[in-house]
Order: sequence, then C-alpha cells, then structure tokens
Amino acid sequence: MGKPIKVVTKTFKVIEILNQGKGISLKDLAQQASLPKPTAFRILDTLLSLGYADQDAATQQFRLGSKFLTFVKSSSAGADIIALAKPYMEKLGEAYGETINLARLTGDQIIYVRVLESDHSFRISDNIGDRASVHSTAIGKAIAAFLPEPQLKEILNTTTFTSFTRKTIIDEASLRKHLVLVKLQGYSVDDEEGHDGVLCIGAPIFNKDNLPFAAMSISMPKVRAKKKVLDNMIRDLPKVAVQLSLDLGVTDIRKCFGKEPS
Amino acid sequence: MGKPIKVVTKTFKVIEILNQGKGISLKDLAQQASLPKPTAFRILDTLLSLGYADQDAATQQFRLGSKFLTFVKSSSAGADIIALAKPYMEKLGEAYGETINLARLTGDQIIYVRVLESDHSFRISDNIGDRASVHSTAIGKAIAAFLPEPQLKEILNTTTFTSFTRKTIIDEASLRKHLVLVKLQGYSVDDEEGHDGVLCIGAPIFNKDNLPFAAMSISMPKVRAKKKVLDNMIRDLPKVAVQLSLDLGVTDIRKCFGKEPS
DNA sequence: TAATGTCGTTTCACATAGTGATATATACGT
DNA sequence: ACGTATATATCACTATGTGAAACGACATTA
Repeated sequence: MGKPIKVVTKTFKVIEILNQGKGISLKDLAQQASLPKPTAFRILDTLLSLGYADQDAATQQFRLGSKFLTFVKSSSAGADIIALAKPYMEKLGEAYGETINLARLTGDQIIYVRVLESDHSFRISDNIGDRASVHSTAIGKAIAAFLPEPQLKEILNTTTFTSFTRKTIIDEASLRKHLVLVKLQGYSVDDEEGHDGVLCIGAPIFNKDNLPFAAMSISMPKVRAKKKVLDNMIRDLPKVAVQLSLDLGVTDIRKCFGKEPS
Repeated sequence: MGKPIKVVTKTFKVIEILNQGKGISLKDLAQQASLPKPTAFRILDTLLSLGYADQDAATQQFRLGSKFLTFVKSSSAGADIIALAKPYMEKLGEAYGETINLARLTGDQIIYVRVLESDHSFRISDNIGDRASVHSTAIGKAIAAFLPEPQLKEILNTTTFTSFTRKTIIDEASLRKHLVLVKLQGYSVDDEEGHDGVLCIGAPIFNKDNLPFAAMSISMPKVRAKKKVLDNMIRDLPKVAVQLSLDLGVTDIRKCFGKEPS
C-alpha cells in the first residue's frame, strides 16, 4: 500500500472529531486533532464549502453537515442487507411482538442499521445509527464468536470492557470462554449484560466470504422472556439468519459455522 | 471563504461516486471523477487505509466502507430531531395507524431520517436513508413553501422535474403557485404526485433560526384517506410539527410562518 | 473608553506533499 | 505464448498545502 494522502487523513480526523459531539470550537478541534489552527481551519472551510460541515451562525461552532446522511444507504452492502432483511425482520416481529434489531460490525463497534420496534408499550429499543460494544450485546457476541482469530484479537485489543450491569462480561478471558459456547450453540444470549432487565438473543449473518459481519437480534424485557417463547426464538432466529446469509451469497453455510473459514 | 483544499474536494467527489452504486472499477471511477488514474488510485488507497472504502477481494472493485455508517447520527442536529420527534411520531402512528415519516432537506433532496411504519399490511413505506425529490413529496413541498427565496431558487434551479405519475408537478411555475397555497394552509398535500394511489400530507419543522429544514408526513393508500380522517390529520400534524419546532428552539413560531424570516 | 484577552480568519514565503505521464505487474482470455 | 485488459508503482516537477505571525471582531475587565 502506497503512502496515504496526508490532508485526507487529517480531514477524516477532523470529521471524526466533529462526529463526537454536537458542536466544537476551532480552537478545541485543532487541539484535539493536534493540528495548527490555520490547518484545521482550512480543512473545516473546505468541508463547509462542500456541505459536509455546518457552522452555527450564533456560536460559530462547527458540526457535521447533514449531507453525511446521504451515506446511510449503500455503505458497503449496507443497502443489500437492509433490503433483504426487511421481510424476515417483519415476520419475526409479527411472530413474537418484540423488538428486532439488525446491526453491523464496524471496526470494534456494533452499529444498528435497522430496528423494528415492538408494539408493546414496555419495550426495548435502540435507534438506527446507535453504537454499542461487542462484549455487552447479543449481536456483538454472535459476530465475535465466528470471527477469525486475528480479527477477533484486534477487536479485543481495542475493547474497553465497560461494565453496564452486574452481569456484564468484563474481561477478555471470560468473554473468550463465553464465545466458545456461542459458537457451539450457533446463537448468543445477552442476559442483562447490557441493560438491567433486558434479555436479548442474537444470531450471526455471514457474507459471501463466509465471514460474520452483521447479526440479527430479538430484545425484550426479561419478564416477558418465558422459557417456551425463548425456545421458539432460539429455533427461529438462527434459521432466519442462515437464510439471510444464503441470500447474501453464502454457498456453503457449514463453512461459516465450521472451525476455521477456508 | 478561502480556497478549498483541492485533494479534499477530489476525495469527496470520489466518495460521492462510490456512494452511487455497489461497486466500481478504478478505471470507471477515474473517468467519472475526471481524474487521472493514479490520482484516483491514491485517493482510494488512502480511503482504504482509513477504512472508509473497501475493495472486493474477488472483483477488485471499490465501494464505500461501512465506517460511514458511523456518521448517521450527529449529522447536524440529526440526532436531536430524531430523538425529539420519536414520541410525537408514535402518537400519530397510534392515532391513525398509518406510516409516519420524518425527513430532512439536504441540498436539493429529501432524506428520510426516521420512518414509523403502519401495521396495515397494505401500507406505504420508505426506508431510512432513502432520498426523494422536493417537487414530488409532501415533505419536500412543506419545506420548500417556507424557504427564503434565494435558497428556494437554488434548489429549483438544480431540480429536474421528473414525472412519477400523471399528477406530478413538472414545471417550476406550477410548483411555485402550489407552494403559495401550501404556505397559506401551513401544510402540504401530495395527492398521487409521487406514487399512484398514495396520498401524503406534510408539515414543516423549523430550526431556531426560523428556517424550515425538515418535515413530518403521514402517508397512506388513497383508498383509506377518507375526508373525516384527513381533516383530523390536517388538524393534528401541523400542531405536532409546531410543537417539535418549539422543542428545537424556535421562540416565535409566527415568524416561521410569516412572509419573510427576520 | 482604553486595555487586554480570546476567538475565528487571512496572509505569505517556503518546501513539502501531491501530481500524472509513463512504466510495471498481474490477471485473464484466446 | 501472446495480447489486452486491468490495478499498482515510479519519479522528476512544481503546484499545493503549510503554519508562524498578523489581523479583525467581539467580549471582558479596569
């Protein structure tokens, strides 16, 4: 790989900082990005002129431009999977009346790309674009369990095992042990590990290279998670995920669940 | 405004081309971007190294990286409005059982940022991230009607009045005439102008500068759009939109609907 | 109101960093 | 094996981005 273009790298650093919050001053931004003020300013100015950043008229603060919304679709198979998953998600939603989530792995994070909300007034619901960590979600664990070792290692190295509840898995060793179980089962369970009172089951979705890159999950208040219902979900959800993987171009699903992807 | 950084401008041109489709070869991309191949390559190479582009191992084609999903939230008040709108959308959804849309104006396009689907099996539904044009949607017309003349002009200049149905407004003069009516009413109606058999009503949402930047709409099959129901919607929807504008920091709502924003 | 501080923004001489015609590598088809 | 399509690599040239310093606008204080 050749040398990356420096300005572009800097530009994305700026964009990532803009993405952290609602607004930031030039001074703070330059500082966080470790860039001289004029350099940061020129980058912002360019983004402004392209519509990828906005400047608040009153406070003069800078923020990401709404033009970034343009990229929601088509982000690398994003469009595909969302469209293909829709009917399955609706079927699951109708069958169980709980919230169905679809999320992708991006770097070391889980990003929700589609959420079908339950119509219960007492329900669990994340929003599209929300981010979550791998170690505390059914989705994350479903994906992680089937990742090739090098990539898993990379993710776990950058993961901070934040504790959200008393049941959150907070060290790598326990997580790895847990992932072995997930791999055996073919689905993952998050039993109040992300939020108290919330139970979630997840199943991995594979791309045509037999690699897990997304997952689907059903989340519900634990009080509604009766054994019988759960058993049915554990039967249906992985089935749906497999079907979706096949739709996405997986030819031999056994390779996905096997020990090592070819 | 100073001179924009050229590489950055080129980079976003490349990104926008990548965003158009599922995958593209270096050759085609360089051609579409009017860039020499090595230049295009270096830009792609940089995006690759940053994770903002992917290259298909088999076909060698390039596409946008999923890392762009990271920017879905926090795109300029995007997060705010979505969170604030949620309860209102749910209330409308419960009240009428039809699909409720929330969309923003970005450039000359409408981008859906949240969709709450009706539970009718016969329903209208766009997806989050979908784009639509101003002239053919209730959302677009609701926003356009309250835009200051210079911005409206700019949008209409770049608009191609694509005809979707026999009722689509296909020239600027008719649209402007129509917008006067919308401004008077305070809400917009799309009567089979985007899709045959689909009726939609929309109301504008203003930001703290009293400018319309988003809108909410209710869409339904025309067969279900009975006069009585419509009358209720036309009463409720603008009320909700006004409330949302106030939540977003508008202090004097009359200024928004007045002749010229101060 | 003058003095001081703190921003965002502009300037400009300098050299680094990006350019792109050309060359090479690699894959595939015949 | 040859031709032809790619995607990559090279490298001399100079256009382009750099950042210290200066500027202007506004706010805060004396």
